[in-house]
Amino acid sequence: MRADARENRARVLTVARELFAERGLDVPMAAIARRAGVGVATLYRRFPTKEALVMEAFTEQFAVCQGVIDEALTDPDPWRGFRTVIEQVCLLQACDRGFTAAFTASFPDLHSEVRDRTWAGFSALVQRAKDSGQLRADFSPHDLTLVLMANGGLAGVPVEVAVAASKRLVAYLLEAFRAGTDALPPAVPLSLDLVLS
Amino acid sequence: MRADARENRARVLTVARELFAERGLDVPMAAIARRAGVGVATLYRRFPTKEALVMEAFTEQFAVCQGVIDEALTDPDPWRGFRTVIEQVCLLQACDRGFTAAFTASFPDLHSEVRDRTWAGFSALVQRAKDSGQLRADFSPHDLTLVLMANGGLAGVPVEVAVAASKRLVAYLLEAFRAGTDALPPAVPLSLDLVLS
DNA sequence: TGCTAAGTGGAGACCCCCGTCCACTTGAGG
DNA sequence: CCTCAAGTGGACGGGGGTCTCCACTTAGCA
Repeated sequence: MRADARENRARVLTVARELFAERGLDVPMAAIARRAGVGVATLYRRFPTKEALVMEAFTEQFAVCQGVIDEALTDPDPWRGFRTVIEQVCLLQACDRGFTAAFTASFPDLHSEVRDRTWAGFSALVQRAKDSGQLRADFSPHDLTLVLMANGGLAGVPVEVAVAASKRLVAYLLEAFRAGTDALPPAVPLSLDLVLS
Repeated sequence: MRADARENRARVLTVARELFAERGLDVPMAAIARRAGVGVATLYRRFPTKEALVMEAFTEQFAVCQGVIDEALTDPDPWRGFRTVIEQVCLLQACDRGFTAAFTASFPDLHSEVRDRTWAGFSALVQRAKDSGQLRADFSPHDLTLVLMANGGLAGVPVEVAVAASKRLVAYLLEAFRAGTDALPPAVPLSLDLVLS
């Protein structure tokens, strides 16, 4: 690949990440191209479809999520590990307007290996926190999806506001997650595949 | 207005409500017209713009919300009144995919009188519940908006799933709202005007 | 029954988006 | 410096959305 081409590709990716974060996934490809100082064709040469660009732009974020879970599993305090995952992922989501959409849109395509590993990691985290008596027994791993969707509802306000709102929401929820009091309505297996059906 | 015209208008409105609830606000006007058995022109004669149709289709829902608050104010048990408002409004929202979008989109246009009355009603409800010692002291009326936005994030899955998920979310949140334990991050004045800025 | 204004439906103007095509430009090795 | 494959940008096709225009139909009254 020629040097200038490589540089253009990188710039497109940077710009795409910025715009997706600022305005969500529905920014036109033309806008990305313009801001990156290239033509649309260049963009489509490197990324055969918009979906491909989105996927590429967000793999980094997905890796971060995975890392957050992995690290939390090494935390000696189970509750702190659990709490940190929720807090970090929700913060990531609040900072990036495209995050939720990218996540749900690419979910079926995420290599099942990755998906399973994430899920297994979080489930382990939940089990540890329950065993330590700090997480209520009727918490379900599916509730992570519930939190993600709820937190995703805050997108659409300016980022600083979204972050502040998200922090308060997460604080409320974590308080409710702590071991525990009354019975809840049953857990809902909110597989994200539902979102596109 | 001619009799058949009046009937057509009513049918359009019914169909619009159905489709907005099922598929959200971005159903094409043509789809509404087709399902109502009329042409697009008929539709645009009665409702000069799509926004007007949306507004008209949802005024009923807004009135219901208002009614829920008014009724809750007459409840002798302040906490039950408070809880009922949150539960009812969230249920309404979960059942109707277009509700959130319509609400946020039309918020600036809602006659300020109505807006103020709703706000005053809910604030009174909050105060009563605090005074009775059942609602945590650091709950802010702005948290209603927070709940609405979070609950709105559940739209996009099939209605039955959304309802079940919403019930669980609301149960979690209400548990967190009960008087009271740790300090929270500060309340965020989530005026809905922010959504379109 | 006949008249007429109100009502109607579908074609199409206009706009925005994704993705393609092609004539032109440019980096970099010999 | 010259060559040419790799790279580029803008015009364009196709699809789908909102809203308008206009020739035709019909309700309702005398």
